[in-house]
Amino acid sequence: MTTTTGTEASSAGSAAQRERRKRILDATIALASEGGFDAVQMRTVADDAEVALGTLYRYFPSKIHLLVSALDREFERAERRTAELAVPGDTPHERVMFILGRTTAALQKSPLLTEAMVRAFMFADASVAGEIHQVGTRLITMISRAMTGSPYHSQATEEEAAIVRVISDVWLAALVGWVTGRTTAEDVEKQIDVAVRLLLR
Amino acid sequence: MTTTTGTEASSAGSAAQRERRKRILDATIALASEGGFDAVQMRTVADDAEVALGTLYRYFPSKIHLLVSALDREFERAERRTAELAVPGDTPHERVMFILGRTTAALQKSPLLTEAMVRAFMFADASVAGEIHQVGTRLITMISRAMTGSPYHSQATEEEAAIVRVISDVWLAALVGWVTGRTTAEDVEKQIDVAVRLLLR
DNA sequence: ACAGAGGGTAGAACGTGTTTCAATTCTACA
DNA sequence: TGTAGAATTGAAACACGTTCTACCCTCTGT
Repeated sequence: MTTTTGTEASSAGSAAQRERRKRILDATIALASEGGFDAVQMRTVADDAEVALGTLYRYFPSKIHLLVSALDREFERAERRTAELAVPGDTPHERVMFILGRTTAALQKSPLLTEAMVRAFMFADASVAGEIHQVGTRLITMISRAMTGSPYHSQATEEEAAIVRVISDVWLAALVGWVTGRTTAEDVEKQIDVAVRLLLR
Repeated sequence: MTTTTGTEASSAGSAAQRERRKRILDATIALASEGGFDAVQMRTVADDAEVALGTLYRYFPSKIHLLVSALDREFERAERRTAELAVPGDTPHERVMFILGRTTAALQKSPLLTEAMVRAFMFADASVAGEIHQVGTRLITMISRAMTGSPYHSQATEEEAAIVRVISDVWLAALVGWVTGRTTAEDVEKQIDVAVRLLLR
């Protein structure tokens, strides 16, 4: 098993390899943005990224790995953009809603991309555990930061951690509902707001 | 579009058709129980149910429809078995945990069947909205009954309904984690317990 | 210089979900 | 009873994720 994996995936390997990896993820995101999950076809991704199909599979062992990795990269970028900023809002409720609201709005601007990534995330099986955990951790970190209001990793209590997990569950469920057309965009916001209000009181 | 669909799916059509539908779902559940999502292959289901592949697709337009319909039938049966019984427990928390705990335990007895159904449920796209909604409604009803403690549909308040939805989100998320090997069986129980405690206080 | 190894490429091949179609059987109704 | 239309069948074909094969570069250690 020589495949790059996990945390240091994007920094491992030669410059050419990092470049290939980037091209693959770029192509993935472009295709997903235009046509959603179904439009991300492995042959097309390989062509667009100018790598052979076999190479694509060497970097990402399945379509699901590929899309979840793309999701992780997007999250990582969003994280980096806002890591050192303090979250505005006077109460935990306000701050959490600010963060989730902004993230949700961003996702709703590219519905097809979101559909592709969310469906991959939900369909992932045990073999994608590493990537899934990575994304889950980022999500938890993001919400925790918003709750405490500090950009630094202040140690959360057991109870706070539990609350954060519940919020992330609700957020994902709402997102799935929206992606599959069962729920409107405003409903997502409202569902989260209700959950956060119930939990942070 | 003559396909049987939605609520009255199992009662519509001739006796022979109901019989075919039943055979198909039986075969689906048998295969899923033995080998999970991947073992439910459309050709095999058709063979086992003794219908042609085309007929299978007339009844269920995709593998996902098929599995979600199977999930719905299982839920419906569970519902019927317990519809008129009062839920034991002195507090909403106890009652909700009783119901979810028992259901979770039942699902954990057939891990592969559960894996197949849960993954189909989470992967479903907009075309499965009807079946998904059906299952979601059953789930909500079940939890509501447990919360109020009455077998009858006492009108829930806005707030109660919101709580129920959050609980069902958490339950599904925990189930997904378990199905994909990210979480142990006890964790599922614990996660739900924490969420219910946070919400019902 | 050279052999070997590892990654890359092109393309065929395989498995399974889905579609299609001609032929047959069933069902409802005049 | 006869017949039109719907449902079912069997089998082939298609699409796309995934795997496999044969070959080519480019390094690296001797």
